[in-house]
Amino acid sequence: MNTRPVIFWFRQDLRLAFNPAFLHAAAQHAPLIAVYIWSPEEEGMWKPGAASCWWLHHSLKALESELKDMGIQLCIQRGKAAAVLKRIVKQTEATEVVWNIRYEPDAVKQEKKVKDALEQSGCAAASFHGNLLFAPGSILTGEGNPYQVFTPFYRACLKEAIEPVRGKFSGKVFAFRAKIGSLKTDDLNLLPDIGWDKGFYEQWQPGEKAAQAALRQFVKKGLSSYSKERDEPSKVGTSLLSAHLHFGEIAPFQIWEALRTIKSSEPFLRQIIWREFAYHLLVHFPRTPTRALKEKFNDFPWKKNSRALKAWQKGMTGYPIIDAGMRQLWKTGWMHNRVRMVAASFLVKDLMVPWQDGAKWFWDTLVDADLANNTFGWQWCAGCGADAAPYFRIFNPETQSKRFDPKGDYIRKFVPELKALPDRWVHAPHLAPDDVLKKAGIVLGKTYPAPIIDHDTARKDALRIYHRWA
DNA sequence: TGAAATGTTGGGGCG
DNA sequence: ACGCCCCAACATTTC
Repeated sequence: MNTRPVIFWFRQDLRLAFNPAFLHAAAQHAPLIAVYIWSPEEEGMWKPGAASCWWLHHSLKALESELKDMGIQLCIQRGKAAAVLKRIVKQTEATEVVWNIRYEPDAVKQEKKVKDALEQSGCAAASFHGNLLFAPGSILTGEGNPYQVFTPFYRACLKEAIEPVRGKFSGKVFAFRAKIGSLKTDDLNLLPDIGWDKGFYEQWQPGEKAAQAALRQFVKKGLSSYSKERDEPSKVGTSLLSAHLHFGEIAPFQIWEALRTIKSSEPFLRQIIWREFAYHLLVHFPRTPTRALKEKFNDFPWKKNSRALKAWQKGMTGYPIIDAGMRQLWKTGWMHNRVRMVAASFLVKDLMVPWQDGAKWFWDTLVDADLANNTFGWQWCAGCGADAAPYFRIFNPETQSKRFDPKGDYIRKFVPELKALPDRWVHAPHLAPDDVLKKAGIVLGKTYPAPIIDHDTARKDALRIYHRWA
């Protein structure tokens, strides 16, 4: 066995199974050093938001304990990755640093600096595409361009072979024995000072083991009814894997392998390819987190409107389905996808607030905040991105609410002040007769807001403004 | 992964 | 019996 160590650098791949870089590192028959580097200053304007930090804290704890079972201590560091790794390489005489690639523009820059620093130190570097099924750049049109429409991208993916990854490393992993020093997870101060995260604990369990359990649960209970129930926010119809995927607690490859032979899994696997699509687009168009992919939209007359933005953020728009979504987000760090679309459409099209403002709020409040998916989703809703909904596609919050939450269960759960309203009026309290409101104990404008904007008028205004601009 | 406006069709009430 | 009107249901177009 080699005596000089290999360093495995954990990034957004906080798992041991189906982890190609980790397998590579473990297979070197050299002592292993496992490092996590907290380096928010290298994330540019996309430092992990408060909800992401909460998740990260618990995910690191889980990872720490899993590694401990293998006899390995997770070495937690803070500072710029290149400098930290260079220091550890020097201190331990490591021969190689290994990691899984990240695709966010700032992470790409960070990685470049790390590679340069390692080269200077005479240390080898190896990186892997552990968090995607297909390497960005490998799925291109006949002309060699990135796809900008999902369906052809999807078809191209299905034709492509997927690089297999083994599950767990089967041999023995040797820990590096000399002391190198480490921070404690708590030292990173990732948890909030005030207790807004109470609801998170009831809902989520970060970490690889919990991710595995979530996948099993979904295969057992959710998959067969997925296409029917995924749009009903009052049900657990979706996989709830988004945050696990974001932090790399589970690999898309494992999901693919677990599901691809199961009949009826196509609609869900298709969603996994949407994720691939979003990542590939981010790599090909790295300016899109702040700028519209369709350049023309960068001079669309959005309205900066902090009053409206604030009402939306607080879940006080007067449209129950939107308010329920926004409050679910605040309370649990997550929002059902159907409701994300309705809420986003309302912000961008009814209120005409720039999509970037919505994207930033989601970034701060979602436990699954993911630059590729978030950017893609918001540009899709705003109509300025790839395969985007045309601008004139404007969701009607009341119609969506009646269609997907017909009995108002979701609304009543997150907007309890509407609990006593009968089903008929729970989607639009402002239309309810006075005696119905009175009986339900609702005073519009006091116990629940009147709509901050009239949807019909807002829709017409938006279309007029759009046509004048286009 | 939209919704509203407009057009078409066909059954039934009615003079 | 027949034509007319109404309107619901569905289809198509438009935004």
